[in-house]
Amino acid sequence: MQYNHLEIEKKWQKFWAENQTFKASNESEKPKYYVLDMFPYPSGAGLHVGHPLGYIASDIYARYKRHKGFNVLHPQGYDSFGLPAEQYAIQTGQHPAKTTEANITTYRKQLDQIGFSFDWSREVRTSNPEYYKWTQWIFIQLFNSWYNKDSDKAEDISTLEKIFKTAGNTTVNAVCDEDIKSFSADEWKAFSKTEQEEVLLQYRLTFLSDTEVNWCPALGTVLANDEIVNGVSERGGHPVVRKKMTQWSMRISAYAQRLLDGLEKIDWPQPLKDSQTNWIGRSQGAMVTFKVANGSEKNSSEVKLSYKELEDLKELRLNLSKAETTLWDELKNKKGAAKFRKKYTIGTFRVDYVCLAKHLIVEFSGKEDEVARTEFFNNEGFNVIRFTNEEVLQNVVKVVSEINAAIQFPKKIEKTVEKEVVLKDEKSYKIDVFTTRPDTIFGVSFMTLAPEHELVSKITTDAQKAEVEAYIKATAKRSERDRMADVKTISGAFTGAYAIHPFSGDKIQIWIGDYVLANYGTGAVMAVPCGDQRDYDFAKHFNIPIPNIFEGVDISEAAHTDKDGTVIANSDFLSGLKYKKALKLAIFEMEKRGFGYGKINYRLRDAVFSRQRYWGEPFPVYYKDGMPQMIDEKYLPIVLPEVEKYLPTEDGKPPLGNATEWAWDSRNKKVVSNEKLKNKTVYPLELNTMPGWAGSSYYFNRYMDPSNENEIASKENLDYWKEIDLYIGGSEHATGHLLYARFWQKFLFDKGIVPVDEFAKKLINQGMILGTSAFVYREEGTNTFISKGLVEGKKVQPIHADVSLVNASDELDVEAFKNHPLNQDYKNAEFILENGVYKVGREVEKMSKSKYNVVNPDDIVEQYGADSLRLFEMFLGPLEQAKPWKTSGISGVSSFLKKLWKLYFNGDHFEVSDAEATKDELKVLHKTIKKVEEDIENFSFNTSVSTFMIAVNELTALKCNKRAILEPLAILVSPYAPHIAEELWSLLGHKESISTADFPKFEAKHLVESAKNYPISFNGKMRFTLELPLDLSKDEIEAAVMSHEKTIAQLEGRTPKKVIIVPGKIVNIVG
RNA sequence: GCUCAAGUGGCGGAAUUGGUAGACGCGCUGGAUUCAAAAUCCAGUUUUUUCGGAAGUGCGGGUUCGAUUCCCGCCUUGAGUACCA
Repeated sequence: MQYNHLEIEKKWQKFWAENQTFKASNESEKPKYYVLDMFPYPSGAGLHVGHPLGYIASDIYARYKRHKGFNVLHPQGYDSFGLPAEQYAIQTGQHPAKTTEANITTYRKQLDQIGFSFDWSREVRTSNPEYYKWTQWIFIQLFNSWYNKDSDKAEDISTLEKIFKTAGNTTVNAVCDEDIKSFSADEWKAFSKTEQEEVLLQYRLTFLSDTEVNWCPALGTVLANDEIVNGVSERGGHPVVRKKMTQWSMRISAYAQRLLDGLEKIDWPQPLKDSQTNWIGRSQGAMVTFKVANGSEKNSSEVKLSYKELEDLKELRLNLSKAETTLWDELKNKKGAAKFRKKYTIGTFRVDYVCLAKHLIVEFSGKEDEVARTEFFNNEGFNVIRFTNEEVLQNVVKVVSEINAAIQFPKKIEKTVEKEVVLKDEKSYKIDVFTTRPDTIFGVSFMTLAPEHELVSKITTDAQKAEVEAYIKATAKRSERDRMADVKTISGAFTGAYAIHPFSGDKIQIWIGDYVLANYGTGAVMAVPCGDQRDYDFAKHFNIPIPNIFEGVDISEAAHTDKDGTVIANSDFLSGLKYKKALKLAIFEMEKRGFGYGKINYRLRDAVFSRQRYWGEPFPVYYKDGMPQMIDEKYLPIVLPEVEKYLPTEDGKPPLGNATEWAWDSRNKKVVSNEKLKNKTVYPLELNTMPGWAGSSYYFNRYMDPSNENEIASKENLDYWKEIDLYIGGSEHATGHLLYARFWQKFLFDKGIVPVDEFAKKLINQGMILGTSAFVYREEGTNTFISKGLVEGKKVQPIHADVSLVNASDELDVEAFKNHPLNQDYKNAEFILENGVYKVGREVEKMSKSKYNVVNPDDIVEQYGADSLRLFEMFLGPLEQAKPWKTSGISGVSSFLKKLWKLYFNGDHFEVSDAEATKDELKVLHKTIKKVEEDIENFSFNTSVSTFMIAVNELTALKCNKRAILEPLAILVSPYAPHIAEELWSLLGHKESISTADFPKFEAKHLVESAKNYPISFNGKMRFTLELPLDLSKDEIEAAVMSHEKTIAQLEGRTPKKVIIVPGKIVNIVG
């Protein structure tokens, strides 16, 4: 019987579908394993051979795990909302749901042909209302949550309202908008409902705000930063402009630190982790406030501590008493801004602990001058609480909770006269800057503000007004693109105003320059020209002094940007200190003197969540008095309405503005016609839709219980499947999908909805499969094509030829080329051959239609079979690497399958022997089991295909047809080539599918050898081999080797200096 | 610029607790089978050579009895990111 892949593959695909062979059970005695591919978007173009690579790898792993006794969850579905379907709808008027459905059908057919073991009963589609009901539900949960930095997690908004009611917002330690106004509990209660909602919106994890967005007029939508490439839209390459719009945003910044920390406990590729780390962009430094000079400065009368005194303090901090240590251990573990310092100096007093941010001093009682201390501290604006040693040692938790209470509900301190003076001073302008190098603060010789900075217009002097305004006008004109392309030109303008250096009191110039970005940090920098190259260039260009604050460093040519080993000089109390010490001491002093504090900054920006698109999830939101209201989750899903046209409305509203049934009847709880908006209880619904990443940020949880109508997934199922054990997909999702999904998972974890805060334990990025393009060479200005070997010295123009017209030996089918519909111009062309054939040139390029190098898997499956395709995709090279596809290579794996098949046949009929296997046969089998098992565990699929080939070659040479060998061999091969394995398995007499057959057990005893073919090296170079028994001692080996004639010949009479013998491995003779 | 990854035959690639470099496959060469072709099978295929050997894993050093593997410096290619204070 001939191996007929077409028949066999169809038969087993049907069998699997009819018997639901790969349906996963939510209850099982077996350990669970969850393998998932990244959510595919069903595009209309169909698959090319690059697409299934990751699916094949994950399928092999899933099948392997089933053989290993795991209950495997391996689902598949579609991320079916998205731009291409909508663009197509705009062009053709076809409903995107319809084209999406058609695309999915094609996609599914292609997948089924390759023999994947997906559990299709769990399929989800993001565009199904039953699915996006839960997307909307999560949105509501985010809206109803705020981030409490003290507990370091998301909490229900009601806990925040409670605090507002009792204490106002001054003690709240939350992640929120920047320009928050403070209010007391009484003020809160006096707010109108709308005012209260406005305030809460500034704290919610998803919120409405006027954001400067990347507006793409051509697409009629807003793009996220990662959807823009080189200043134009990633999709379509349209220009993008900045524009202010009211948008929904997600407060992902609240999770910046946890997203960073979480990377340490997941097994993801380092480059992927690096790019997330990069994207989050944590930088540690200090916020420093510079006052703008107003002419009436006087020197500060701060008490400065000498370096010696500071060292003494440090000593004290290291030698704490037992009670002191106990309390400190509790205090320092407190998270968030309520950061305590120990043994700190306030005025002339030394206090035990102080929280500068909350103006709270904690002391042990029993100090002699308690009354005087309290009075002084209160005058300085500090509250004081005291505990005895015993209180701390007996119940430190109680003490800490009292401290917490004191932080949250501070006693009002009577303001002293001195404070009034300070308040008066505050009327002058201040510039906040963030710096990662507070140690270089004495090197500041000017400040630079972004041209857009709000203070610019206020501080610019009349004399400089014209110049500054001209500069601002010029920068505004420059497009983002220009500014990006041109980083070399130095430009700026002097405002005429001066700032006061907070330490030295010196006046320093304030400039504006477009190298400072308005939307990063505070939009202002303290320029340290000697330590920062951009500041240096700016100073040089405008002749601003460049003070040197580094010991023994030459800065005449360039700034000194190294930190390590640098010693600070000319810097008052920082002089003589190394980078790290200076940095700490600088922050310490700033905090003490009250014009700065240590701070961690993140580059990660809140994510815009609105899209002006039709084909996406509608928001469960309506507007009452201009304030957004969530629709109760009972009434979800809010189904996407029908529209006439998928374009924005004529007055510039998003496409949902075209819907006629798009208003919320708050009394009857349903979507009604817009005509009813006149009614008092009917409100307009949100017109934006959600972005592409909404539906894909939690789908992996939904697969655990995909048809549950009451919950995202039942608690039992979530607890059973927990997280993805193996996630495979492309690296292009590094900072999009994979960051947002981690954010949502952490949020759902905080709310107790999911049991783990990282959704994928291990992740692999599969490499891209590239195309091998073929080129023909046309002599310039003629219609003559010259074969590759003859082009040298001639002026030729390379032209892409369709790869299907070229054979494995790079020979072009000239007639087919001439008759190809795309080559009408070359119908009568002349071809100059070499040795009777036309040879093409080859080059590796991205697989793309325009390069005529796309290979369709359907054709491969038709000609060679799915098993060959699966084997060959794996055989190409390591999964993670990019590698070129060359169809000719597939004949190797194809003939392997034929050889495998032949082992089970004697001529035309199936025949296996029940005789006992020989030693050699067992050795081949167990060698193979060992290697294949290791390879799969290490995701080294390419090498296991080689191993199969070696095994089949060896068993063929041994003429092996023993059941004892061939039965386990079928199981070994089955994850890779499941169709042929199932067929052989059933021929071997089995009635059940091979998919859950136990993986063969490796037994080391079959690999034990009695002799070793030793490599004999001279000075490390192998010269010949010598077969010796393995039980020889070192001395016996040496004797045998040294007396060998080839050794004597090699040595040419010299006496070896040394003989290295590693028994069972190698012999090396030195000399 | 910065960060990361990778450089091994004509091609895809294999080999790392440091121990026989080039497994396996493609392609190529020769042979068998065939009227012929396809398919199949057998042998060879890093370079060089005076046929004894010798050299060789991007380049230059180092550690070691021994380095594709470890360390230092450089070159090239690819990916990500970019006026981030």
